Amino acid sequence: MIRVLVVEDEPLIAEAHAAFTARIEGFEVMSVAHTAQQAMATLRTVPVDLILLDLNLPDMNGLELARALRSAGIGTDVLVVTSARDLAAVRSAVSLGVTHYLLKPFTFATFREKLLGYARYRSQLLGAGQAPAQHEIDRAFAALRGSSPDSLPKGLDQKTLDLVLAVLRTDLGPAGLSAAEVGARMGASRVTARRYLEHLAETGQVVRSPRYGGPGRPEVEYRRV
Amino acid sequence: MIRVLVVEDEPLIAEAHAAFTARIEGFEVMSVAHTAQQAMATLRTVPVDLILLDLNLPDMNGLELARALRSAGIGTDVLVVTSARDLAAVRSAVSLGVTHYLLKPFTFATFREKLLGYARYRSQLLGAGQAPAQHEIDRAFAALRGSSPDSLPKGLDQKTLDLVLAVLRTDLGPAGLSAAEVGARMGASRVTARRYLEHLAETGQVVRSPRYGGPGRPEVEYRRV
DNA sequence: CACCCTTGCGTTCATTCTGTTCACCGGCGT
DNA sequence: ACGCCGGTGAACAGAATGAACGCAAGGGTG
Repeated sequence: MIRVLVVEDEPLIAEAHAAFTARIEGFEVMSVAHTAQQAMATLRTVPVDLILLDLNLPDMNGLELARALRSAGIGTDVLVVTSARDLAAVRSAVSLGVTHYLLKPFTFATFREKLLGYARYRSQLLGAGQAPAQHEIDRAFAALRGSSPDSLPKGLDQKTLDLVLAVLRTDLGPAGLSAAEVGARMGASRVTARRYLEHLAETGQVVRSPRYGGPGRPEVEYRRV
Repeated sequence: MIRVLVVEDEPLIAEAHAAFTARIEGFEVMSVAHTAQQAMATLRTVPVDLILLDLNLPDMNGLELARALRSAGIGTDVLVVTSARDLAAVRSAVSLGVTHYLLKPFTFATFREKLLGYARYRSQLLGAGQAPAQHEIDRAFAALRGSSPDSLPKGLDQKTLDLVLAVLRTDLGPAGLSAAEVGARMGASRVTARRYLEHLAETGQVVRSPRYGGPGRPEVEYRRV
């Protein structure tokens, strides 16, 4: 059993994270803390293997808490859960040894993937014996950070999706692009481009709006948000 | 350019590490320190992105040095290079955010792989923009901890791998080759060619991209980088 | 306002390649 | 001799694409 401490100021969200964690086999929630102070106090009395850490705490930034833990020689593993899409925070987190960095909001599948990745890392390292060889260490590292199959719906391919996004990014003006235009620029058909654009629209990464003007049915144009 | 500080007490070995590093494109050695004290002093005056850290230092354990750096709020990335096959040390290192843990002695290929993995992580994160999305963070994490091609995975043969590489090298134009084409040119089946091409893709020696066109499912073409 | 004309949308379905499984084959150690 | 293990390819299920097609949604015209 991997013992988990949830650190999150918002009580409702904290409950949700705890419930999510409890649903995953091999994990148990030991306690929930709403402030950095509480978290520190809890860690002194309760054995914990993994901390689910929100960065936005009332009394201290989550990264400060992580740094304080390391200074105190506490090596408990940390998984950052935050809504801060901040590049500098990601880099700091990595340098402080967080196992993963998860952006809110997330689906249960994504959350589960990260926790299971950590569980794999743990079991591989424990199974490696006292004097692990290079390839065993490598495997453990790979398990920890290994690919997350952010399962796309059937019929969609990650590489093609990347291409569509690349085309949308290189688009300059405020005007969007129609499905036919995107298809032409990426070397695929309108049908294919449309499939991916509709997916992006449903997941909120792109907006659709009609483009009137000439004769005939209006075109639909897609624009990044 | 990624600026590197080599920390290693044995002068000969330190020189070797510095020379290895200098041979890798995109890296430059800023300085060499033989003690933890020297390393700390150097870091105060010289800008450094990555520290190659030996754990066995005369005045302090390498992990202590790492912890001291974190306490001081210094987020410089660290790659541990040591002969200590110690499970506890590996776990501590991970919790302190080291990017890799490399056992001595190692071949240049292994060393190079770890540094290139770090370079990939860095460029992906920098290329992601100021507000990275979850999948971009995931890719960066995966790049950081991804591959270890020193020992070939089971099911792969060095001779066959050489053949695949030879075929890819003789390919002239900017267009890549599909798995079926590579298989035909090397006198093997598509399945076998694909196995090796996928391995090369995972280790970053080859890139995959979809090739659209006629009706039917798109081909994936492989191209050397 | 009713009608037609134009043009792109949205969907279906044949097509082609992918990714995986599993039986085979040859070599090596017991 | 025998079994085992590492590497290969035939066969298969299904995944991703684009051609074709009927319909939807505007503008133009009387």
